[in-house]
Amino acid sequence: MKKNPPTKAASVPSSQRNFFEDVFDVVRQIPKGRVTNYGAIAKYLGSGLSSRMVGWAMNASHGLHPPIPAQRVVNRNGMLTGKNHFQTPTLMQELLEKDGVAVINDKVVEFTQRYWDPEKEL
DNA sequence: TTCCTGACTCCAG
DNA sequence: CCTGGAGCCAGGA
Repeated sequence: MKKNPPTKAASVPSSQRNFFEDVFDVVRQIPKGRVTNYGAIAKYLGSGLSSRMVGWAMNASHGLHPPIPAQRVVNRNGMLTGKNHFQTPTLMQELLEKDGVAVINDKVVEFTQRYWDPEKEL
């Protein structure tokens, strides 16, 4: 297996890139009009991942050319906890509404019906 | 090196 | 029912 090279030339270590790719791949597969939560993705990818790591990966999803629909990932309550990390605080809600998901008071309306479980659907 | 923080979640009071 | 603390993994100071 590869060991970490003496130089940190690579901006992103391969091990982490794999982790990001896994998270992004799941998020990209979230159907339009559906949402999921951090814990579900973490669990789907397997043990060793925690919900916070998913959010951490989302933070790195900005500026990627295949856009990551991070707005479809909310917390377990369906609340848009990450909206403040978007380009603008209102962008997350706007993107969700564009997907056909109603958002009121920073929460996804009918979150239970909108919920998409990668373990179940994928 | 240690300590703190975080786009979370669960359990206890 | 609502609030607070602990667990979780990784990165930054």
